[in-house]
Amino acid sequence: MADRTSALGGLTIGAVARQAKVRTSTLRFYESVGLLAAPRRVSGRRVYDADVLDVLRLVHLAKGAGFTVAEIRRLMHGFDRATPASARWQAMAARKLRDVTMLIERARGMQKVLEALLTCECVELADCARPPRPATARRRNGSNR
Amino acid sequence: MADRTSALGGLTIGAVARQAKVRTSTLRFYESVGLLAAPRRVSGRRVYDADVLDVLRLVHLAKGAGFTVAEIRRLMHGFDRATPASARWQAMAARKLRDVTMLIERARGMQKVLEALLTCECVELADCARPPRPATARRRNGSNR
DNA sequence: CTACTTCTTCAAGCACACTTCAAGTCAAGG
DNA sequence: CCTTGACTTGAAGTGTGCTTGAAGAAGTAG
Repeated sequence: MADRTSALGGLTIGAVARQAKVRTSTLRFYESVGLLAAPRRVSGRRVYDADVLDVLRLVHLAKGAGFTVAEIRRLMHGFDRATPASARWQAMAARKLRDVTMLIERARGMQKVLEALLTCECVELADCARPPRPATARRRNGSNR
Repeated sequence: MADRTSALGGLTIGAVARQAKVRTSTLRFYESVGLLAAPRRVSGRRVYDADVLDVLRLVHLAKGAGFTVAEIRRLMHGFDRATPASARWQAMAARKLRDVTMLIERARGMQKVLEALLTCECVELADCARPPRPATARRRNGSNR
């Protein structure tokens, strides 16, 4: 008996926050950056329709896929209205997929460096990093950035 | 005939920056946070010995392995001086390896979401995100944070 | 009515790794 | 002497995604 439609015909910000498992501050922040439309107000307070929860799920999905707030905003309403939603997502998803794949490659590079570190026997720290030893023997290094 | 030892018996900050491929501001920043020892000065200006380049390679290596500046500082001189360098690195490398592995797993989750997005046919954006459709048919979702 | 909770706004803060800026100093070349 | 270019400092700015705080208004329970 907590969050019933609250005799306002909608949900308070607190109710939405509980159901979507975010903080109220997050909801206000999303509104301020255009991820959420400004809901109607009843004596100053936000009153949401239940479908805001769908939007929040969408945002969560997009965040999980690695999109930034700016990108999510573009996904949601930065496009030609005639283009079907799936096409919008797919175009950006393809680009993001490349980014994520590169991220994974970089992380794999880190793993290699770390694994090398785990088996190295340098006594001086600097020994681990010195590559300009032409052809003596061991050498291990990753790169980044 | 650019960066010869500059008649100072050392390298200027500009020379070090060029050779290490970082900006001078980065070198000052590293010094300010304790990654680089303060070099001697000649009329106020920093004059570095060539071995600063080894230290910078080390920093680069550590950054490449995903260590933060604070961690690199600890790696370099936050430890018992008696402990051999390799042991210091290894202890922290083991922890960081776990972090990186988790990062990769999260990124894989993102890939899955993105691949699903690429093959989805939703017309309404919200359709992509709605899981509360009990047992109808398709369903795809990743999670994060 | 009182107390308590929830809500409001707006500014500032956090973490991270630097970069940029302003205002000046200093050495070398012409 | 003057110009040029590299250097000095500390403070503030950048980007990302929120959180926190202050100060006050409005709602709800008893």
